[in-house]
Amino acid sequence: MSAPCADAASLILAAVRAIPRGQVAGYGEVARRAGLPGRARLAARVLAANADPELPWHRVLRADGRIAFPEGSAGWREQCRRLRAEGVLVADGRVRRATAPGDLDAAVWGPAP
DNA sequence: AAGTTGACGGTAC
DNA sequence: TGTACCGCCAACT
Repeated sequence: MSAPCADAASLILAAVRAIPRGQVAGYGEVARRAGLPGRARLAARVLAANADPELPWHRVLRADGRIAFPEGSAGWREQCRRLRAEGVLVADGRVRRATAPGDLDAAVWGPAP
């Protein structure tokens, strides 16, 4: 059956899969990469509907670098664990790239291409 | 058909 | 620096 929304979802999923290991991106960032600027919420909905264990959904965070799930929730805990397993530092629900002490403000989202 | 909700984002205070 | 409020888009009721 035709599902136009599934097309957008496919693009978003592709953008999420395009995130390299150890890296993170925001919902708006992923949506923009998928060709859907301003559809950050759509990206979140797609991830919520997705159920692919191979999908690096845990690399997708909020614009503030915080985990979208409520702290203490199962999803929050799972994402936190997965991020740490990839070398991503997670402190107090906040995701921080592995940076040397002193360079705190050094590119949270990595170098812009 | 209309109203509400949401794994969001950005600006204002 | 952290919190609060509003705005945007699509799906669900």
